[in-house]
Amino acid sequence: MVDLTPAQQRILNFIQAEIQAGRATPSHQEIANHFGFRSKRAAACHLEALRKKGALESQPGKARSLRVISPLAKLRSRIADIPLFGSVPAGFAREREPEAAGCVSVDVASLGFKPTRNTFALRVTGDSMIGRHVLDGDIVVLEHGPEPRPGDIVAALIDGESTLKTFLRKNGKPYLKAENPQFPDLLPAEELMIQGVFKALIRKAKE
Amino acid sequence: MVDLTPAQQRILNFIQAEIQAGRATPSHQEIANHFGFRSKRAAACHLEALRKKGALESQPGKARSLRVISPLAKLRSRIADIPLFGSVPAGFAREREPEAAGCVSVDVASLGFKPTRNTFALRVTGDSMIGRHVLDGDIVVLEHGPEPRPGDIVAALIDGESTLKTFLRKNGKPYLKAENPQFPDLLPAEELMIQGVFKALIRKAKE
DNA sequence: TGATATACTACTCATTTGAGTAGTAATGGT
DNA sequence: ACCATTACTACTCAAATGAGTAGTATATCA
Repeated sequence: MVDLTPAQQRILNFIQAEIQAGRATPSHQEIANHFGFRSKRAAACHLEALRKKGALESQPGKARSLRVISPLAKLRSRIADIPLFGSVPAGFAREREPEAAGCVSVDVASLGFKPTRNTFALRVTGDSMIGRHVLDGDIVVLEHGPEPRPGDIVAALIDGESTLKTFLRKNGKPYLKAENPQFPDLLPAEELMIQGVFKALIRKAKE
Repeated sequence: MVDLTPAQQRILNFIQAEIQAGRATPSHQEIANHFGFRSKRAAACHLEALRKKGALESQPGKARSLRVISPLAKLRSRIADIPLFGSVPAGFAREREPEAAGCVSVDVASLGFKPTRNTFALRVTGDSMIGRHVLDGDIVVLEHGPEPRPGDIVAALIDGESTLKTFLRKNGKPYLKAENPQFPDLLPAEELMIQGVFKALIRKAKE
């Protein structure tokens, strides 16, 4: 692919920035205004060039149908928005989206599964799950609903607080193995509310 | 917020799907066509209702300027696209985007830093970094360029292959601590090419 | 029983918008 | 010297588009 001229690069950046900011794709007129062109033809010319160089795509005759073509964009998969809760209150499953404290957006391919309405995220506090390589500050993505299999990491509600535990079976009876010294090693799973099964994890490097 | 009627929900879903699929925001006419309405006014009416209920936003007079308002969308931060390499060839830094094998898209807030052109991702193979809680199959996000600090996890090029190592200093001299039995424990850092410093990690649960 | 919201059809209308014609000027390659 | 490309101005034009008027029908609620 041919290199873009500085002017073309600026216009491409502008379009990309507008889309990223959640605004509508700019029209010819808006591009002209932004760069101080007196004629919107100038913008159209640059768009033509960008299209010819393969950096842009648009459906002819359709307003604001510009699409930035980047080598990465071709590889990008669908992005899922997962609500991040500070602490999950007792009656979780009923409401759809109880006040989310944040939003975790990750593409479905990296996540490894397609999130549903029952997918949520929690920020891990404490190193109680370090034995399963889950660290303090990690964001864990959990799925509410499915029956956990033995060995799965689950989030359980204990004393009004979400805690990560390992789900196990002993003589067919489900147990939760706490890796936190504050709790006994094995807790009967029936008495506790399992909020979700571990599906994915995001970690940022400590500063 | 008032609940949406089934018809309104269908239209909202359609708009969201079109945007997610990378196509342009649908016009009134396109919505009408899709649902078989004879008049585009019907579509406009539904959009009005959705706007009134706070589920949509648009700039008046602007073509295709619809924006879906969801509680999560408000919390969503900018999404970064990071190239995922299968294996990083020797001359990395020179080209901008050498054939990426995939694309990792994560929001900047969850990532903990704003990626640059020097940010890339690798899929971890083997459990050699299990001591630092990095597992086989994890995706690590690295930043090329900055001088690593002692204790940082870095990706180094050894025998034409990227390997994760711990960066250390001994008497002021930089060393790489291999956690892989195939390599000696300490390797002089100067002789190896450090490709990037660990910044973030994404893990999917094993099936 | 009347008000209100929903869910449409069939129109009109002013703007927005992409696309195009014609022309100017500068730059760089051959 | 000639051509292609870039980078614009100043227009025109038709199609796309949002917004609106008028009207019909069917629910739901008080």
